[in-house]
Amino acid sequence: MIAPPDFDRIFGALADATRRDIVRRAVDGEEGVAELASHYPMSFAAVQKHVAILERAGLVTKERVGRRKVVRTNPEALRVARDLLNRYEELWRGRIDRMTALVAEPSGTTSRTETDQ
Amino acid sequence: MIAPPDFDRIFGALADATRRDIVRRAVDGEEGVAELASHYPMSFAAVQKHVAILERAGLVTKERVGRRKVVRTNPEALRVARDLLNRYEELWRGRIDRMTALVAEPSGTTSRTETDQ
DNA sequence: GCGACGTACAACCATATGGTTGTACGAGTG
DNA sequence: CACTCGTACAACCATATGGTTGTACGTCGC
Repeated sequence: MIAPPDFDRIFGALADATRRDIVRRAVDGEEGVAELASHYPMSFAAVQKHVAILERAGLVTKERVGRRKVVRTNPEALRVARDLLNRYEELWRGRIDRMTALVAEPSGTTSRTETDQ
Repeated sequence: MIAPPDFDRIFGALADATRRDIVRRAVDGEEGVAELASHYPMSFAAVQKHVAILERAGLVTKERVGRRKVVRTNPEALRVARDLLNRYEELWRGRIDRMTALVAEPSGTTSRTETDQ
């Protein structure tokens, strides 16, 4: 087991504008929690919680640098989430293909792709 | 205004395994709410709520067919969500590019891309 | 060593979420 | 028309979420 992606946590973490903005800022991997917090109209502790949620979802990591902890987004988690959406879109495209090609088939090929869980 | 995508709702809707499974099933756009509900170990009303959440997020639409309402996923909403994740990944790639190319720049070009809201 | 800075975490509150049951209504079927 | 099926929605409950304040700990500068 190499830790299966927890889509509940990943999408849940992304379902908040503040957290998405933290993800965007943390791409540069330069700011600590306090510096991040200075951008938002809420307490330091609130931002800290948001970072913790992103961290549990695997969307960001924290690295000690001096007395700060630098927050850095993890592109791998972004990729995993994006890939799931891609799979849904491919399903959709496959359905279209099947529909356009409904010219007398043997009607036994309903192949399914594993998409989640 | 052509209704800006509500990422909070979209990602929030995707942050639940049952709802993701409904999205997957509704790609085929053949089942009504009751038929969808039969797949899950919860009440019909619970599934109905999940569908309503997906509908508010724009991830599925309902169309009356006979006395049923067929649920159909909207690939456009999936694309919008995927594109946002892609933009984050591109930011990340840009950061890498900038880092590898840190060979004496004029240090005044911090171009930013609009990514959200 | 002391103070300030950055972080972490617990306690608390208001509201949202995910589930339940019950009631009501619109559309087909006998 | 009466009945059933599929849907919709309200009321309710337990728990999760997003925010607050307060306290505590580690690390650097003096």
